[in-house]
Amino acid sequence: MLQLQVLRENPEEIIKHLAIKHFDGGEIIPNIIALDDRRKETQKQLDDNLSQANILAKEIGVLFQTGKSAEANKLKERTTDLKNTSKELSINLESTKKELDELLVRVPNLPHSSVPPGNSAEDNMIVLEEGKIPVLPDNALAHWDLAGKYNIIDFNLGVKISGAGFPVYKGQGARLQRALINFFLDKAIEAGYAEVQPPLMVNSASGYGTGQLPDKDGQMYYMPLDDLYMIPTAEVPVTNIYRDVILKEADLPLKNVAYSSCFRREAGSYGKDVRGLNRLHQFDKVEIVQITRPEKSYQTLEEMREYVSGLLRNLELPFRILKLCGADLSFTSALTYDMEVYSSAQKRWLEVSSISNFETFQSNRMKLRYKDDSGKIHLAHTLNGSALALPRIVAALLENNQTEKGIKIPEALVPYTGFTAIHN
RNA sequence: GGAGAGAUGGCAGAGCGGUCGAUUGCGGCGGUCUUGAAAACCGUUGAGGUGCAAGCCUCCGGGGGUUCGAAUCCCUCUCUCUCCGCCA
Repeated sequence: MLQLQVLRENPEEIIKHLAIKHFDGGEIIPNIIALDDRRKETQKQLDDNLSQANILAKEIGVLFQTGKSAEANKLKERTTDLKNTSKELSINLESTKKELDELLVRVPNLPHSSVPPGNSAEDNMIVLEEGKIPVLPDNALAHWDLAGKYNIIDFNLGVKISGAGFPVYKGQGARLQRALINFFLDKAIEAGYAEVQPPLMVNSASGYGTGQLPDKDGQMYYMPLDDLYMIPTAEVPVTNIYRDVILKEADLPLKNVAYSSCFRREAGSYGKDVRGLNRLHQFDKVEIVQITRPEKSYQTLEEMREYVSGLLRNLELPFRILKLCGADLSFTSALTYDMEVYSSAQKRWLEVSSISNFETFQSNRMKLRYKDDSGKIHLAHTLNGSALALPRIVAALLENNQTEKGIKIPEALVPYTGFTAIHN
């Protein structure tokens, strides 16, 4: 949620800026400002009213205590009007605030000045391409076929138990999952991230805090009986640890890493995008989250990008980094790098990580603040990124590393898998 | 799931319906003292809205009510704790 104060300062500039995200703020922004004016006005009237009532109440108190109940009772009559007006004004104020809030949450985050314009994912800017793309023989198999050949991932069994998008990992496939999770966690801890294990279900306040609600309501699994949402990413519970928290400046940057299963309804997906491991309802991910001082956040974003690049180098996967253009940038993000690995049998790039700076968009909603050395309170910046999401990494590993004798495990992973190849 | 107790500032813990945004202790910060530190002593120390400012207003788990006036009384919800039941 954008800060009202920022919005008021230069609405024209904001509207122009939001256009990069293809968001038309021409109407909503002036409406928000008008509503805020109304809010201030009503608040002022209410405050004055309450102030008068408070003064009267005190006078009445003194009169009663000094035994002048006749005068007190006379004064009482004067409070009736004030009470009625206050009641009216506070109802008015509440509805104005609600209206204001409803508009405010519909405005996306401002894109960073370096965000390239664009009309679709085609316009994302490739900032780096690294690693050798393997040339596979013509009979190379896609990962869903390899999964069957080596009996390591059973998609049909998942369908039987749950439905499409819930694969069952078996044998060396399950071991590989465990290896990747531990490898990613160990690396993150090495890089100074503190590990947390968060709940996999969250309440709606947390959903609002990180911006999944109300924007992506239909994308989360929801359990009405208990009013809980299955997390689509560990970003939600981990960032919400710091909801309504005032940190000390010395605590920053705050770095957390969490492994979690992630659950996504993926309503509206179809076709080759969802084949095999490409898009699942349940998958595993290691997520890194940082909370920083505003002036440090872009430096941190670059560090996180470099960190994730290091993981991909360790896994010996060819990858590229995209800077998302305005059209592809998410609602909450100011700047996002997507990391993609090349899956050589599918012959396509697969997104395995998305690293974003949300600036104060999340922290403003969450009231995540820090106190500086002089005692002043500021909103912190929040950032997060996958480091990494498993399924597409597995897809690329299987496809890129397939040989006659089985699937070769990258060296860095061998201590974790306990085997050097997947074979029958 | 059943019965009971409770929810107050970073923590602990007071608070007859009227000067309580809240006693006190600890912690934090500043100072005196000290070569430095500790101890002791003094001072200071919640958040938000609005305003140039002084100030005014709101917040004692959430919501509602009684009252001229609520941290204090009533209703309700949520959560925590204790006991019982069930149980990885």
